[in-house]
Amino acid sequence: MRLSSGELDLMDLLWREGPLTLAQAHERFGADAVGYTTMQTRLNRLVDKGLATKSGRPAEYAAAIEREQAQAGHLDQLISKLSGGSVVPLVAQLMQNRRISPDELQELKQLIRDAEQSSPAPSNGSAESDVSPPTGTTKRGSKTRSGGERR
Amino acid sequence: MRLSSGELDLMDLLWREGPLTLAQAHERFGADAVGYTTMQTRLNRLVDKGLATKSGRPAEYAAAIEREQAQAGHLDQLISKLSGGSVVPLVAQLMQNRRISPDELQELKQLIRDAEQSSPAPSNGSAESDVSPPTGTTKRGSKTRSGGERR
DNA sequence: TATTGTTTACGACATCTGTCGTAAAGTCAA
DNA sequence: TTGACTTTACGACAGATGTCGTAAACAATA
Repeated sequence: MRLSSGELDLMDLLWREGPLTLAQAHERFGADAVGYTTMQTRLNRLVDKGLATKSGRPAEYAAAIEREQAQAGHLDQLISKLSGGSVVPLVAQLMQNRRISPDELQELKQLIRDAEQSSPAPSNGSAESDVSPPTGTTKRGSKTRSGGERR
Repeated sequence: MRLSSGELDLMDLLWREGPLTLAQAHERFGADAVGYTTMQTRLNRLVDKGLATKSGRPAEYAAAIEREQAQAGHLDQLISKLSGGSVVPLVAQLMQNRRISPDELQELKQLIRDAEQSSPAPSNGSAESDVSPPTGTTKRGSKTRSGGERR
């Protein structure tokens, strides 16, 4: 499942603000940003694709899929097409040009700790108190073979 | 910069295997998956959009942007539209339905450690020394490692 | 030089998405 | 019932993408 940039805009709206009527959606999205009927068409197309539902008299539109589902779909693609199949380069890129607050850093650590529970740490016998010492190389990916020319 | 799913397929090919001629690209992409001229059109459109370059007699196509650039663009969107602006939910989702190897976990830890360097950890343990919220010279700058290698 | 295989240039379509304009249906107060 | 306002249904168009078919240009060689 891969949503277009525009579809994502609307889904984000539906995920944030609950179910909305066309008028409300138009209003909250920014009435000056897009025409009323444009919003109508886009919302209806979302319904046609099963991404949203529509019901009631002054019809209310609501997201039909969870945000997580959309995330998963995009992430799968990102990882396979943009990260050579591994999550590390993606997370690296994610943290690189962005400021992560100390709180978020803590949450991130917790996420790793949780993951370590299911998948025991490497044979490296050191203590698993928090974040353990450097592991050395973090390079990966990039096969860079010299393309062959001939023919 | 937002590439379509299909464009991503081709760019991934160009990123992985070096520069390729149309014939090579068609072959490696899977000659049975798409027609020869289809590949030609798609590749040329990539060039028109500045995503790839084309040169030489039996023209060779090469990626014109780094994988990281594409990652950044998609990630920005993912975060704003699918994660409410924060990286944590995204990383959580990323790790949730996926098996992360111990090695990767180690690399992830390193990433966090690196981030803590620029942004000191909260009052919690492992305090370094400078904990200055006041005159916060929170500008980032020395962010050397992590990520891929330039070419 | 004529033949054959390769590389390119173009043009055509179909589908998806974004944008609207019109106008039919419905709803509600006067 | 009627007029005004709201909610819906449709149809159109444009640009981006994916998919090809034709055929002109080139190149290697018999």
